[in-house]
Amino acid sequence: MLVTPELLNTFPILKPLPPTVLSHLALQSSLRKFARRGIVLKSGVREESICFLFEGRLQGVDFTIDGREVGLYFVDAGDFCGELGLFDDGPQPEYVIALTPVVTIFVPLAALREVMLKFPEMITALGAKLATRVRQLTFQRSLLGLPNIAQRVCCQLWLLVPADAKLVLRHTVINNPPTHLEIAIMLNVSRETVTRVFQTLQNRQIVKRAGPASLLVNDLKSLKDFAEGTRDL
Amino acid sequence: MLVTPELLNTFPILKPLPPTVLSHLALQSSLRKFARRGIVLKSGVREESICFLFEGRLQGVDFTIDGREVGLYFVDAGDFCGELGLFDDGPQPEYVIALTPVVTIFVPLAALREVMLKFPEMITALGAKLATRVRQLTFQRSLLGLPNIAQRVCCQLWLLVPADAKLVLRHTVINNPPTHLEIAIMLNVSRETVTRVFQTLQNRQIVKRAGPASLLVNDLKSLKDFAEGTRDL
DNA sequence: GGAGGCGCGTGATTCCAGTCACATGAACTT
DNA sequence: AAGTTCATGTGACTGGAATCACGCGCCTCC
Repeated sequence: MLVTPELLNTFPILKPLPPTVLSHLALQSSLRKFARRGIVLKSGVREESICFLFEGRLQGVDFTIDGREVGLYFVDAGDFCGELGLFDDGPQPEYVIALTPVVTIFVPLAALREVMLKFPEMITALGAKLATRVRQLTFQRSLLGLPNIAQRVCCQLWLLVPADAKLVLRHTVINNPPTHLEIAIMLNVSRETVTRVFQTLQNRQIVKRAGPASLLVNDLKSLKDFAEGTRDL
Repeated sequence: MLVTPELLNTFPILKPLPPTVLSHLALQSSLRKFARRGIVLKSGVREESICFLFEGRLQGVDFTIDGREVGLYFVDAGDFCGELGLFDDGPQPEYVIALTPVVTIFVPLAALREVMLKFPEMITALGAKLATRVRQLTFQRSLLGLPNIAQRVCCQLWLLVPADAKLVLRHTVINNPPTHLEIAIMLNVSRETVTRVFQTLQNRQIVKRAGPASLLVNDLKSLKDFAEGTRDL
């Protein structure tokens, strides 16, 4: 499907590029849609494209030796994934799966590598992105150290809260929230455990379901306290 | 203390650099020794140097919100750490601690950034290093998904086995093995649990202590089987 | 050479999250 | 409209790791 330069221009990382370069990239890119549960990037193979997420939510997942699913990170609209191949020639280390129906743009690695050579600011930006990924993985790992499991779930929920709402601490809404199972694999807990924590949060009016595609957070302050361990669930 | 260009040249990542550049870097670098438990890099602050490890073993550690220690990765001699600051202007996300007495070389970030600008192959190499870090963190995360805890410990032990020994599968030795506690925080288990797994491995003659600074692995094949879940401890 | 700290070893106890089993309802497919 | 799948909700049970408590031996440092 057709990819316009304007579409590429909506992604922060590509914005600094001049229109001619964007057009050039757009010509080589393809727009791909995936249904929920669709496999966007495959683990173990050498992916030859970076995946920009235009709409929806993705999850990076890995599997243990004995086949259990492990959640690594979420990807929100405007972000991208699969950039590891730009930096070395190893295979994609994890699967990337669509949590919702998604609209993505696949840009060939080779094309982006060319652009990197001509625009050093792109190298900087992509390097920074990789650094962010390391920080994110590190933080997610530290969550698993929490002995209090309700706290773990609240931390993960807190991460899903939009940045602007975190400042104001008023009620907000999380769109396309991951399912309990998808949260569970991020935190190394069972699906039932996540359900029970949500049950408690709902009973206390801290969160509230608003249809399948959105979750109301009524009491952000309490959620934050639980996440930080200031108060116990 | 004095750092010679020859010393820097022993590190694979710096080897491609011409002697004049190495000399220039050496002048700005400093050799620092740390005792066991010494804090090599501090979390939360902007470190202004990369740390090359000449001798000993380091561990990257983070802390949970409630203060529990979490192990992230090990660093062996010849490798380096603290390179995140080359790619963005954020602070060091984790502590790096000396597991043994160590000899390190601190090279200022600014100096390395200059070198990066002049030698694109350094950018490539450092990017590849960051990519490797991501893969490593991902793999370590997948270990935590293993429901069988003995298997987790065996996997971690397997990671510590020198690469050459993994091919031959004969007995080998792990130098400066981490303590049980240091392994425990890598795997999200208690120190006692690690001790009990080691106890079993020793009873079955699979591993054997050889002084405080080395661990014999008699039966690499069995260790591998346990790590892969082919056989149960 | 005594003292303290630390790494390791080990049993007893506890308790909490995983697992299992099943129910319910919504969103699809056919 | 029936059937299927999936997300969620919930109770009962249990297993296994955390925790606690303590002992032992080996350092290092006064």
